[in-house]
Amino acid sequence: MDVDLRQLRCLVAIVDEGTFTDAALALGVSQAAVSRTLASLERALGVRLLRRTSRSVTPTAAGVRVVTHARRVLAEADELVREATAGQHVLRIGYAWSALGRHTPAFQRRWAAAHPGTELHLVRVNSATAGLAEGSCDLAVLRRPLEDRRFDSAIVGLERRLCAMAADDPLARRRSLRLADLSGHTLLIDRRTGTTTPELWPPDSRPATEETYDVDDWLTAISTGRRMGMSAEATASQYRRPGVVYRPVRDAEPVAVRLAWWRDDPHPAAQHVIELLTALYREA
Amino acid sequence: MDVDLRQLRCLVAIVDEGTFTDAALALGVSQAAVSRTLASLERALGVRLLRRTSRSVTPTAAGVRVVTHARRVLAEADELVREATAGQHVLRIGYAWSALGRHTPAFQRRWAAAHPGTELHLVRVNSATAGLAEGSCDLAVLRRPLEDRRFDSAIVGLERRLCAMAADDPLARRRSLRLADLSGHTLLIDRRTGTTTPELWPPDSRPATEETYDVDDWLTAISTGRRMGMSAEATASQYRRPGVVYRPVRDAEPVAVRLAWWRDDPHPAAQHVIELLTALYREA
DNA sequence: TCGGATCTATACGCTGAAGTCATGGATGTG
DNA sequence: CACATCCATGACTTCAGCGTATAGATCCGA
Repeated sequence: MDVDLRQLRCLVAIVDEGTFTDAALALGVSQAAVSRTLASLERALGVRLLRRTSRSVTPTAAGVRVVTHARRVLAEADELVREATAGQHVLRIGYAWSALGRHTPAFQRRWAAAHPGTELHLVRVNSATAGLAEGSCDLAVLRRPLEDRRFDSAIVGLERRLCAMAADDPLARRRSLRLADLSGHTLLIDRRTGTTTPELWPPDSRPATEETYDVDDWLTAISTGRRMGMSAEATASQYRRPGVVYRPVRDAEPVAVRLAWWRDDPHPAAQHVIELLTALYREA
Repeated sequence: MDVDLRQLRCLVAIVDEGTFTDAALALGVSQAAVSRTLASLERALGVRLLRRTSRSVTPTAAGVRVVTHARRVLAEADELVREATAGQHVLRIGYAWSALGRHTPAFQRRWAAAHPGTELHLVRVNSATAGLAEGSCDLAVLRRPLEDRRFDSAIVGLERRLCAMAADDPLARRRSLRLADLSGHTLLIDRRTGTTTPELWPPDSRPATEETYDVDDWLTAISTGRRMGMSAEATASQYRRPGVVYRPVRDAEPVAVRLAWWRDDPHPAAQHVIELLTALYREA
């Protein structure tokens, strides 16, 4: 004997309409059905909810409380339905550290022009799949290959690697650096989501590394001059901060920017996004 | 094709258990039933919620949102049931201006001793029936007869009428007053819930009256000396305020304190409350 | 005061939703 | 490659829930 939304809808309709008969009309069922449904709700709860006279119906004290609560439950349920069906027209693209860098505004503009019916959400999720595995996005922008066979990905562009350092660091005076320039320093990296690993350096000249899990941490440590950072171009344009400068590392291989999706059921818009992004990265 | 709690419970169970089979076990139904129920939910919402492989089940982006929301709906529904069944053990007694005055503590003490399983709530509701008609209480303490035939009431005690005035009013120096002493003043009264009406005075010596709807208003106007008030004893003990003094009015007929309830379905505890209150009022 | 109007509760028969059982297809695994 | 595991589906069954009809209660106006 379990409570059910049908019963709650019935109760609310009776209280709103004032009589079982009118509630039946509003619900599009017979008066007998309303009577039975409410009786079953009262039986399930073990409480009399309505005081019936042949003239009108008024809720008991318990009824008032239940009706109030029932309205909340029904509103929540309706919103669930609305959200689920409306969510059809939202495309969520996840990213871990940085999204599309300087291409972000152009991408959003072009998407809106091409798909006026589908809202675009860029969501930041700090996980290896940028929320793809967690279900918080439909597509993900990643900057390293995905070994997980459940996902597939396509390279949409290449980005230079930049070194992030304090503005008053001696290296900041140079226009660009080489990998070797960082050998003696300590690099702050994010193993889960980041693009930088010690393997970029030849085995004998690897810089020391330290682990971080958060962009803000990373920036703070760099701006105080305690640590160096290395990242893709997009990070530089998305996380500008006073006291932190970015310099290209000439001899570091570029970062491949990937769009990823679930191998089975790829999002219908995936192909469009790939094309759009590839075009953008090719342009500039 | 409407969403219903059964479907939501099914969805949540699948996500929690990880497979349809385990969810079926947890729900106590067959695996086939789970499969069908979830299919019907997906059909109702028009969205694929779960990604099925032969190994495991993971929610889609839409699925994650719906599951999150579904948990909220289910929690609300569970609380509704809990609240409705637990509410059995609460007795709500409403009052408009003042409850039981100096008898309140003794009443609560004795009630708790006699009915340890039933909590007693005294709730203030500013309406003619002190919340009885609105369903916010099971019983009501009233201080005037109820003409509404839907309710019944019993007199549980009598209280003196007191006049409320500013502490520095000349009348405050007297131990007690007479009705005639108020003739020249303006009385602040609450027609909806109050006990005082001009009819207490002979037609030729009625004081001027002015309407109020709130005890705080009333007290403030009185404490500044702008108005006089008249009320039952309980008000004096419940609303003491610096600058306001209460003096008995010797020749005013006492106020009957009533306990009221719905004529049909009187609260099971009504008789006990009447007896308890009658005893208390007789004692002192 | 009595008949009609109005409202809720209940009996009865029927339909379809939801469950079980059995089985097929897909997919990893030893 | 046989096997284990998991989801989907067809066939069948059951009972919850609906509509119709009607009884019972109460109010209202003549």
